[in-house]
Amino acid sequence: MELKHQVKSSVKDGDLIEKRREQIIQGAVRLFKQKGFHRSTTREIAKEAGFSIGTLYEYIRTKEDVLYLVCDTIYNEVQLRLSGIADEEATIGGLTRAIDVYYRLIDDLSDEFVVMYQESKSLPKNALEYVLEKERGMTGLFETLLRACADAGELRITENSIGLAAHHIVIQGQMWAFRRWELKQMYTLDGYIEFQTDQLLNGLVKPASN
Amino acid sequence: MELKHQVKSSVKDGDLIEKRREQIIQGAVRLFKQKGFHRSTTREIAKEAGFSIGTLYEYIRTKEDVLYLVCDTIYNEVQLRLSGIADEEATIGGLTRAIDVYYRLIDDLSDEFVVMYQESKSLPKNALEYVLEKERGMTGLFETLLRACADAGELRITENSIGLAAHHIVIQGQMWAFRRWELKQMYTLDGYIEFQTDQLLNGLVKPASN
Amino acid sequence: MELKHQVKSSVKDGDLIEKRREQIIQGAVRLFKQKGFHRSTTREIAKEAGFSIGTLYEYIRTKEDVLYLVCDTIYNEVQLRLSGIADEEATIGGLTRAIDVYYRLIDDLSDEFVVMYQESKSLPKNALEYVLEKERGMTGLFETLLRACADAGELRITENSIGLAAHHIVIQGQMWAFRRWELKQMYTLDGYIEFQTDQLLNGLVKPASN
Amino acid sequence: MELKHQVKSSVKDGDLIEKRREQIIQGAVRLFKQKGFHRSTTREIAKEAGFSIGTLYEYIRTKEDVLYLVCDTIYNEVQLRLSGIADEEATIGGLTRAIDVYYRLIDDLSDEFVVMYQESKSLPKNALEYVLEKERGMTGLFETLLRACADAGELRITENSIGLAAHHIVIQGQMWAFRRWELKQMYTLDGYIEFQTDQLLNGLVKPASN
DNA sequence: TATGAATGAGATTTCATTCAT
DNA sequence: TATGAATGAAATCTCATTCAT
Repeated sequence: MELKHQVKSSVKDGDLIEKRREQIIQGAVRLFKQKGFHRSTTREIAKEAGFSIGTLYEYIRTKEDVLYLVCDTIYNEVQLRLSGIADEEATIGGLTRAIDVYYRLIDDLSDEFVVMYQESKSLPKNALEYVLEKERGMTGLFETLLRACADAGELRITENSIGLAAHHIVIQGQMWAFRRWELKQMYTLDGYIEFQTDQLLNGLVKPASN
Repeated sequence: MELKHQVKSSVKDGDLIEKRREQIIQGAVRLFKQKGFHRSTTREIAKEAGFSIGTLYEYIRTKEDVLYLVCDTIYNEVQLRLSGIADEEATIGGLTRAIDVYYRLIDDLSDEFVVMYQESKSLPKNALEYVLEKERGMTGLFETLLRACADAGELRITENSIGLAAHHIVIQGQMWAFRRWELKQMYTLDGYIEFQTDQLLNGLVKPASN
Repeated sequence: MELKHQVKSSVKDGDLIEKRREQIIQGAVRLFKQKGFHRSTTREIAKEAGFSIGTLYEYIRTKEDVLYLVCDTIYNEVQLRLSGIADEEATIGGLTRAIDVYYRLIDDLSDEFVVMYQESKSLPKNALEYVLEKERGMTGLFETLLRACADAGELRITENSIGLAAHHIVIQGQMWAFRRWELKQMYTLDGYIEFQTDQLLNGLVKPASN
Repeated sequence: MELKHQVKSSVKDGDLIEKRREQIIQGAVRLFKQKGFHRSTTREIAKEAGFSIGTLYEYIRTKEDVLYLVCDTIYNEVQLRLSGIADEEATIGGLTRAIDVYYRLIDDLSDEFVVMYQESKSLPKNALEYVLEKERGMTGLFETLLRACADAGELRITENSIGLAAHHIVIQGQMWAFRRWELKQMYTLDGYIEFQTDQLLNGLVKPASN
């Protein structure tokens, strides 16, 4: 199910695979950030990872596998960190906490996110599908939470707007990843989270307070 | 000043240059949308434009020039269409009309915008700088208008928030370009414009209506 | 139907393709004779053909295509030269002439034959099938002629033996190609042809003369 | 003198060397039959032999050594089985028995023979020389026997034809190895041996019976 | 002895760019 | 101006061989 398991390695030692792939991913992200996927050569990836081109190819089959691994890492981390969100209580407070967790996650992995969004078009169809699926999943998490809040009477929001609001949250997260440097001149992460949360709740809660 | 004039051509006839470059740009956008800049070869670009590889190189110097031209087209159009915005009156109505013009522009050129945003990283430094500069200019247009509205007492918005609000407008435009297909399941362009405008004014005008 | 037409070229000028492929084939045969297909690099093939590696790849898609071309050349020549055989009269004289044509053909193209037989295993399945098919066709030509002679009462040979006799002719041709250098110490081409023809007819005609 | 002794091993235990090399040869022949020498990797050879790549290299120095070993096996077996031929009596009966032994040997080791003949070109010069030498030796065995028969008045054959006749025997053996599958549709091994023997004696003995 | 991870030279192939026609 | 064949630097990927464990 995970992309990682579709990337075949000719090395047998599972722990070593884990370790080397970690090196590959870190090196690749560093490189891709700087030059993008296409401008980075496999030799550079290997060097950045700290070993030879031959060794690189013991742990991947093709250059695209490196993108798989990068994407996979991100989603594993996302999965891990957001797993708590689904269990949040259906209150304004729960929603606020969920948004907070999500934006901090983006901030921590912003390099990886940028790389993934910029390069995912280079993935072969099935892998691209997987990435989009994962992203729909992320949006879905927030939709579920918003709907729960609506059902609990915490938010007045039409079913129609739920999708858009969830989208909005996700997009504003991307915005932070992509435009961090500009935004940081205006806002701290905390400030940005607060602003976005207010913005969202203003739009959604206000009508409820009528 | 325009990028176009930095792209040297060995052909003398200005009208012909204009015509051929139009063909190049249209072909390239069609191609880049589908396969991205790096996956598209100059041969394919030439074919898509309707002439030979030799002819292509009569009108550009390097493959990157094609990206320049694409970006340049967008900004020429943006310039043209948004030129009226700067002269809009400093009222809520003026701001609303400006946003409307901007979002419709994005909708018309969404393919070009997507290509530009996805591939601009592939531009060499100075060209990237130019693109970013242009974009800052776009944001600047809205900042100016917002500030004028604030000065005119139409909006209660702190100087600090002006930048972010302008950013917000621009980003939501990008969102429409990038996620058109999903968003169109929920909103018409008109609906989206209305929603985003409300969203923005809710955040900004409301305090003013206190 | 011909393999040649399955080898795609990005060059449009048909005559040029013909000319360049002729160069490729000649260079390749020279090289393969000496080092075999696998030991020869595409760079060497290009150099031997008299142009750059890039140009080589304008006329073929893959290294295997070179083998296709070599095999195709041989069979075109075989086709051309043996086309007369099918029309030979069903007499001992006709059979003798056919064998003569065939063995002289082998002698002329012996380098190419050796290369083809040694390397055909390296062809992908469908191309290998094509080569085998062509070879069965060659055997078939002699079978047809032998059967015609038998029907005409010129030879006393059972249907069962026809296949083997045809095989025998073909194999002895291969023997001349593969072991020319040793055999030439004992026989001239003329002598060899005479010997093999006698050998065959001794086995087949003798009973008829009973 | 044997090739085997030129293949250096870093393992000391002679029996183990013997055993491992047996595994290597069997695995290699199986593999080479299917994919040829060049298409087979040392990793695959090791796997097919039943141990690791590291272990493989304890028993050989280079990949070509594997071919040496295969060729060597064949010639050891040939040596063993044909040792009796040299002592055969100089009669038609003795010659017939020798041919019988030889063709059955080919049938038993036909995979190995095919591999050897197909791949021997890949051997380095000195090893190729060795293989050719061995083969000349095989032809020589039959030459000796044929000459003895001629001297004993059993065959009327010119000195000149002896070489060719011996060649003929050897080649027809190769033919059985290479074209077994087609030939088996027409002949059993016994039938083929009988046919070839008759063919040969028809050509050689008949004149004597004039 | 046995293992298999690491290595890097070298192979195939692509493609932006040039230039003669 | 338009064409497209030619070029070769550079990219991806393979695999025989080594060596530490």
